[in-house]
Amino acid sequence: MRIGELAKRSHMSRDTIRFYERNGLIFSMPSSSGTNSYRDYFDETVEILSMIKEAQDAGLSIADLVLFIKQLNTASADDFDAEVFLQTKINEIEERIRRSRKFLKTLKDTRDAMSPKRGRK
Amino acid sequence: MRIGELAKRSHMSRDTIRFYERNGLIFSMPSSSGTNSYRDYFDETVEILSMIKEAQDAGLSIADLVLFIKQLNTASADDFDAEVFLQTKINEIEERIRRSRKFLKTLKDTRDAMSPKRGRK
DNA sequence: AGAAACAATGGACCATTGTCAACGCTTTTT
DNA sequence: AAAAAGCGTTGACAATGGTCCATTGTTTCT
Repeated sequence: MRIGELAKRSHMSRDTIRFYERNGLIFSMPSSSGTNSYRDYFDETVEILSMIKEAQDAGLSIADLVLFIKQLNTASADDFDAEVFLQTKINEIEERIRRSRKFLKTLKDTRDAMSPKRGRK
Repeated sequence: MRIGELAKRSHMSRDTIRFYERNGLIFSMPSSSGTNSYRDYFDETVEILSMIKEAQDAGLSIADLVLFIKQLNTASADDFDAEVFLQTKINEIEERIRRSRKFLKTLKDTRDAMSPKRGRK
């Protein structure tokens, strides 16, 4: 598929997609027709983009994702480093979720301390 | 307390603290002695800074926090808007946590698919 | 065929979230 | 009293994650 459709399916702008590609997060092929300079994207890229969104929400940077992808593709080589890297990121995300929850509680308490006032009125 | 101590207690740099203050996230008073231009920070600010960290990890921007703080201080005025705002942010954070969890699972699956290989060797 | 929509490229630009350096004071230490 | 450490202010700089624009070429619609 071409970039426009990928943009539609992934709900991202063309520019964002190109930005990700420039940074090595996704890949594409030259279009089969060969007469133009258009690129062809794989269907799976839609899911990859959605995973990127998840990862970003989880607090990972693009640099993190580049590393992650590199390690997925590097196969064996040094499983160990990959595993350490993964574990580090897992810990970071778990910590972030803990903090998010704590703040969420603050927010909910504030809201709940507020709504009775309106109810009473 | 002065900024240096606050920095130490909150594990943030003086510059960051000043940045937050410039942006209206925290407040201070002129030092009591009055002969200098030093500022005096409240003890509670340590906890506020820690809350800011949580909030950021939960995905809130400084602009969000400024609004939040403004609404805490605006008292009654328009409880309603404040409540809507709070609820919006609560929803956003819950969504972010969901996504984080989903990505966390991806990461864990990847890790688990990896470690048996090392074990076997 | 001609217009409209789409694509690639390059480079400028933007907001956010800080960080750093320099300068001139004040306070604390020695 | 002199040096060292701390402070405030200003303004430049930086990394991150995009966004926008102009230009040129391609494809698709009418």
